[in-house]
Amino acid sequence: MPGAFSSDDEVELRQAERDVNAVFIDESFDFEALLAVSNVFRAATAVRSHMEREVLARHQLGWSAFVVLFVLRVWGPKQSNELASEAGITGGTLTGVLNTLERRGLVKRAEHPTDGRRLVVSPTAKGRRTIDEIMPVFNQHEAIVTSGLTGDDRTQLARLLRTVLRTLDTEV
Amino acid sequence: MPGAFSSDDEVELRQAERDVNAVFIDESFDFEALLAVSNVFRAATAVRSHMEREVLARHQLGWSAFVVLFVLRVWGPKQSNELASEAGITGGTLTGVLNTLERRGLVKRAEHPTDGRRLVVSPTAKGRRTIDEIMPVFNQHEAIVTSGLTGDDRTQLARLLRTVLRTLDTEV
DNA sequence: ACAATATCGTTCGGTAGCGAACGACATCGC
DNA sequence: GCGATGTCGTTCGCTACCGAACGATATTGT
Repeated sequence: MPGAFSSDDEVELRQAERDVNAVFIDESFDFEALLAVSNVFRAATAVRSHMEREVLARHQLGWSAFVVLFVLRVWGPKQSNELASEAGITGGTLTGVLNTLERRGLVKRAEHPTDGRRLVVSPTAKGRRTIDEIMPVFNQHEAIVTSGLTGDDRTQLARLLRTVLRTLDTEV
Repeated sequence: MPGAFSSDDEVELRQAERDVNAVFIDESFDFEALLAVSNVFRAATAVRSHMEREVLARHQLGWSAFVVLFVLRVWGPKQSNELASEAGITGGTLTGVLNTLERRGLVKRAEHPTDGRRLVVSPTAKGRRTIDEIMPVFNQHEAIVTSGLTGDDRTQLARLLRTVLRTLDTEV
C-alpha cells in the first residue's frame, strides 16, 4: 500500500487523506480502516524482508520454509494437512516448500501407516540442527523489530491483531 | 507462523509458549516479541487473501496490481522508480506487475521527456474506471475486517505498526 | 458389497516477490 | 569533452503463493 499511508508526519497523512477523498468522493469512505489495513500489510512486508535478509538468507531459507521447519521442530512429525494450516499456507504451496526442504535434506516425507492418502512429514537431524542455530538469532531480531514498543504495546498489538484475525475467521 | 500463536484461547497460548521454551531453552527468549511478529504476519496474510478473494478476484487483479493502479489513480502519472517505492515493491517486481497491467490495458508506459533512462507510467481511462469500481467495495471490506475494533483501537493499531515501521527504517 | 461422496497430496497456470547482474543513458570531475 | 561514476528499467534464477482440477484412497449409505 502507498507509502504515504504509513508516514509519521501527521501533516503528510492528512494530505494523503485529502488526496484520496478528492478522488473517491463518498461520505461513508472509512479512511481509518484504510490506514489500519494498509499499515498491517506494510509492517508485515517490512518485518518479513528484514528477517529474510538479516537472518534467513545465510541459511538459504525463505520465510515459509523457516516456519514449516519451526513447526516440525517444536511439535514433531506432522501430517501434511495440519502442517499447511499451522504454517498458514495452502496445500499446493506446501508441496513446493517441502520439495525445497527435502532437496536440502532438512525434512523427510513418509507414508501414513494406515491411511494411504496421508503423508507424514518429519524433520531430519540436519533440519533440527538448522532451526536450533537460527532460532536464537531470529528471536533476537524479533525483539529488535519490536524494540520501539513497550511491553504493554506488544501485548496490545498482539491483541488487536488477534481481533482482526477472529473477525476474518467468523465473517467468512 | 504457527496457528497456535494467534489463538484466542489463553490456555492454548500458554501451552504453545511452554512448547517453544521446552525446545529453545534460553533465559532471554522473548516470547512476547515472537507473538507480536507472528500475529502481524498472520493478520496481513489473512487480510490480503480476504481482499483478493472477496474483492479483487472478479477483476482478475492481484494485490500488487491493485495497489499500483490505486497509486496512479490518486496521484496521477508517476515515474517507475517512485511508483515501486510507493507500492512497497522492488523495481524488478514492478516490471512484472506493469507487464500484467499493460497487457490488460489498464496502464501505459511512456518515455520521460528529457531523461532517457526514466519511464513514466500512466493509468488508462479503463484503468481509472476499474479502480473507481473496485475502491468503494474494497474500502467497505476494509471496514468489515476492522469491525471488531473500536475507533480508538484502529488508531492505536496504526500507531503501533508505524512504530515498528519506523524502527525498521532506522535500524537498518 | 459397492456406488456415491469426501478427503488426501500433487499438479498446473498464473501472479508475485527478491537480489544480483546487465545495458542504456546521465552527470560529475577535471 | 570525455572517462569514471551513478542511476535508470529490465532480465534472470529462484522461491513462493493461490485456486482449481486431478487421481488415488477412505468412508458412508443403503
